Amino acid sequence: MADNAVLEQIFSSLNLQQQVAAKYDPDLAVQVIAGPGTGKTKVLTSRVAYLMLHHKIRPQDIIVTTFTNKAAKEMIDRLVSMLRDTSIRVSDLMIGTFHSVCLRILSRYGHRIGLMKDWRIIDEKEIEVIVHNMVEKMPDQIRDYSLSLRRKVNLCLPKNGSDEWTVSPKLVKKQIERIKSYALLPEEYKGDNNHDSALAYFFENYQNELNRLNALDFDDLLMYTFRLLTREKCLPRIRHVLVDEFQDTNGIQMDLMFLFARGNHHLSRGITVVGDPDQSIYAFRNALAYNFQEMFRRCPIECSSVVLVENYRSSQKILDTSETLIRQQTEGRTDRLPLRAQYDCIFAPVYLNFPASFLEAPSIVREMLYLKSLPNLFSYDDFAILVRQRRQIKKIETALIEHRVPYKILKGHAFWELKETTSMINLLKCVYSENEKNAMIAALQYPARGIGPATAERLRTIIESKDISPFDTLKRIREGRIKFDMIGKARSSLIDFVNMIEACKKLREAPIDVALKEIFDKLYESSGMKQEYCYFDGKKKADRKPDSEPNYLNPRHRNVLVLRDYFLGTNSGNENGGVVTDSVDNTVVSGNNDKSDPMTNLNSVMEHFRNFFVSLTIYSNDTEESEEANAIKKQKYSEGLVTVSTIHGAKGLEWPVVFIPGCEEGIIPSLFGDGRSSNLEGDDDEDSENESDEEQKSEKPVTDNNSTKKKTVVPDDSLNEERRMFFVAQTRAKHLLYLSSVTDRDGRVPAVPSRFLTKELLSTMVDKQRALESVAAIKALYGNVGKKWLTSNSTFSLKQVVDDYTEFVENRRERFIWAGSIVRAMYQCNIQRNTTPTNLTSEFTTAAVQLKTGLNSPEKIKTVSPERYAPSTDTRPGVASPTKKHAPMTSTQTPPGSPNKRKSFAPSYIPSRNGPNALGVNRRLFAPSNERPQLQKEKSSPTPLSLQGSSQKKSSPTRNWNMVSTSNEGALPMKSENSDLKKAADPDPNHSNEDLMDFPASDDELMAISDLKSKKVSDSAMVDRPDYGLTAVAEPKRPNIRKPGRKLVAAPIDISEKSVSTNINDEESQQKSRFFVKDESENTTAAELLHNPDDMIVDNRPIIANAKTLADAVRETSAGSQKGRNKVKKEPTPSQYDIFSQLNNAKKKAKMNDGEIIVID
DNA sequence: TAACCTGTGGTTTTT
DNA sequence: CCACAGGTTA
Repeated sequence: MADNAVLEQIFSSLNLQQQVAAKYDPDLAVQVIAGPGTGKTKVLTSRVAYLMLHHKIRPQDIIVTTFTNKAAKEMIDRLVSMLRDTSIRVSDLMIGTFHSVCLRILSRYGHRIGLMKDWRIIDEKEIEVIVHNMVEKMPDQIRDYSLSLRRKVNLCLPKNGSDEWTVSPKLVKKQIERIKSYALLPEEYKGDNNHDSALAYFFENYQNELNRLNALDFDDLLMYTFRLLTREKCLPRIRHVLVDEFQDTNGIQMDLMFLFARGNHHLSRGITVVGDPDQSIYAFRNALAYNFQEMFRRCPIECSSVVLVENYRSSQKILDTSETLIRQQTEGRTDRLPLRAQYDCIFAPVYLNFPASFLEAPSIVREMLYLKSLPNLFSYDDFAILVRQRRQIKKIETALIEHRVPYKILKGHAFWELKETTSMINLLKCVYSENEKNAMIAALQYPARGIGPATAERLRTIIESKDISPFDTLKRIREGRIKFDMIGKARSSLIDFVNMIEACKKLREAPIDVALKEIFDKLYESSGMKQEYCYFDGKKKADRKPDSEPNYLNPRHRNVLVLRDYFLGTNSGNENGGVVTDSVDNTVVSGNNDKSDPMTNLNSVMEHFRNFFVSLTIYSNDTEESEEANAIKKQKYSEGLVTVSTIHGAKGLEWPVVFIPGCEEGIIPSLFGDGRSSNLEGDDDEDSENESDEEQKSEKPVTDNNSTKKKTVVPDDSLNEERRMFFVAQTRAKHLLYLSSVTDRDGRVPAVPSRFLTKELLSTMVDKQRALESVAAIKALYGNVGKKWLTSNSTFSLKQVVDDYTEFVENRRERFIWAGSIVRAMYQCNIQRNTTPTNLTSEFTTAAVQLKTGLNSPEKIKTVSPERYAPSTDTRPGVASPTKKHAPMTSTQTPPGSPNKRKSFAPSYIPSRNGPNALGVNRRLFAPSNERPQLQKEKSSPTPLSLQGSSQKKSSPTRNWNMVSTSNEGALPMKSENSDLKKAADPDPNHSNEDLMDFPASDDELMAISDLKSKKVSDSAMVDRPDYGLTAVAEPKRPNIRKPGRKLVAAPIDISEKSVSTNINDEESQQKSRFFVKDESENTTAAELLHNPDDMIVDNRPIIANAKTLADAVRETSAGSQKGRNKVKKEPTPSQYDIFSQLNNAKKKAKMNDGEIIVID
């Protein structure tokens, strides 16, 4: 029959292990241990298809949970295409995150556990407010308790700087979440004889507050479903439950899994879980990787496991590295068979160490450019830069912008967290309910109408003191029936606000489609937000004229419109919101709409509101707005977009080329326990608050004060989690992988490479990208990637790339070399060709087109716009000669026609100090990265230690592990005696890493450096202006730049990244002087500079590209005009001239983008 | 002048 | 989402 044929086809693309997994007995339980790239999703979907086609299980009797809604959607898509020739209705499957599945169940059966109709889901923001308030208002005895020794859980953190400890709302929230992840109710928690009274108090109050709001929080969805299902068999027909990303489930989720799977039976049955313990990176959210073991223990029926080891993603070399990494953990990890790649690749992962932090991001981008330049090989889509911490993104973003690389940031700001979105939603909540105290208070404060935090706080108190509903309280204040002091402006704002809400409440009775539109629009207008966004936003106060042309292009305005569409469409045009809506409003609204009956209208409008709020919280993370926007961008950026993402955000994704910067202590791993990472003199801790239960010395003191555990004791796993994160990051790469670290992080603190970069791990890597080393290597790379090098290309020479790249590396990656020349700015460069082209027509970069120049030849550019873009002499061809690489000091000379000679900028005294003699030739420097001894150039002995974990956990039947595995059941856990490995796992960075660090400066060097520093200070005192200009102008000679033996650490005297980087890029200082001249007359702001129409002429995007330079220029200017009499107070605050604020401004101004995806073209 | 409002630049990961 | 600076109001 047809179904069988379809099945045949599905299974034909599975390997043996995958088939075993997919066809496993549907009534039993099976774990699929699916390492990275092993086809996890494929197995899952195939199994679902198998259950339905072969075992004839109805789709509605299967539950599939995924980690994200996006994953759910993808799975649906795959199933639909898989089963398109069958009669199966994929839409009948119950598929979604645990949260959305629970939501559906609760909407239908919630009343059975006394859930009132019309509950809604509270959002994260609101929770924060509630907890915050709770903490503020707690009775003294609770505060005393939580500071006392009697406490069981630490809820306190030291107040900023001082040693005073206060209760931290964040920790309280976290602990509450923790309790909830074990499905405990307040009473139950209090019943636990090891409970913490303060926490119990908070927990109880918090739950009460939610009850009063008739709201559930995220965890409540699971909690209430849990309670429901333990009492009643609501899902009697369920026959199989599948859980994706099982390593990220927490306690209550596993409980739910068993409950779902109980169906009509006494015991659970029919369970498939898929996941990888090594990729568990959500412990901070109470996920329990040991749920794999726990499941064995608790499963009432036979439970087996299948291990997938065929990796279809990465090259063997990448797997070697990542496997070595993950095996560093010898305790508490169940070792699995090593993954097998489908192909080898001669290019091992590259590890680069940079001596100074400002080198890292640009170097990565340049490296990327070389790879990208290879014709017909990569698109920008093929690159990803994965970071551990968000803050790392800034630098990378800057470098990308400077190199004009289009990029997107994954999960930048969620659309739903934008202030325009949240405030509109707040307003809607006010219309929806009388009781939305928090929404009302928030809405009153933004947009600014004279009611600020102080008034809001007093309002809150008075609202809470009354027995009537919050909105009634406001009304009575409006009418003067409740006395409330406020200044006139505030009072009238409040009156307006109440009137507005009342008017909107009236509108609810109109026919639904009219009502929704009118309410939304009225709120948007009357609240003043429309005014704000269309007329004011982004303008200075002086420029604000209400009668001027409205700016409908304002991104915030546009976002509001997007929200409006979403709001209006929630209930009707479902499709993507459909999962929620059609189940939530089961039978309540749908069919009968007697348009004339206001009651019906009111009901349906209210229902719509509720569905809207519900869908918000559940779906807030997928990219609603970008759908259409994305498509446009895709078109616009035909070469793709580089992805920048956190490691968490990258889970489940893959790219041909992956960069992981920041492989340093404090970043990977980031240990959060207490601000300082255990860098230098080790011995961190000392805050040992938790005199109670700590089985063993744990690395991080605060984060894990667990005593609420009721099941297994959780060992401190944070370091291992960091390692797993590193593992996840590495395994995203298909062909090429780069790790990098920096050994001088922004000056003061010498950073240390990550403790995970052990000798052994480094031995799997190389220090230079071999793929770009020779023409033959490049061709091999083409082969690996599966693309063809077209020899017919006459404008591109591989040989040239090899030469350029070689020079680039020899120059310590500080400059981008193209066609034999230094490229000072990317708009001078077209990486699509590197030989003299025969015809000059198409294919320029946009910028080149703008410049109306035919070529990537700097010379041409110079003639086009000499004083603007090529002021320096050395942009001529032939500059490749190393002696000419450094702009002579004349680079600071002003361009012709600019009369400026501002003294404060005078460079003359600098060379004497900072120039060749001061810094240069004699100085011994840090060992450059490519000479670091610990890095073996060749992989010496590839024999991967066949180490097996020592991890028979008492309770976990490891014998089951691998049971069904169809291949080499050889490697079972056994003890390892390997000392190298032991060392590798040594958590003490000072120990295990001492041989990894770059050579520190010798004592005399340090002396010299500090000498210079103090000297610099006195120098600048003499010219009575702050010193940043000095180093900015200084061009430290870089002697011997091509001799590998003598490497120079970039300007160790200078701590500031900005100034150093201006040292590096001479063209920047030239530009600087240019702008400096230009705006001498005025004390100009960067924003104004950025708006200078002149700049717009040459290139339609200088705003972005030059933002950094401009910011520097402005800084110079106002620093300079701050002549003499240093009014220190008036000195520009560093923040004001911070590059990134300028960048942000620039982005806003240029309205390039906002929200989730930021694209620079 | 004191209180308060407003704006602006800093933060681990997220369903 | 906290802290600080600068403006506004009573």
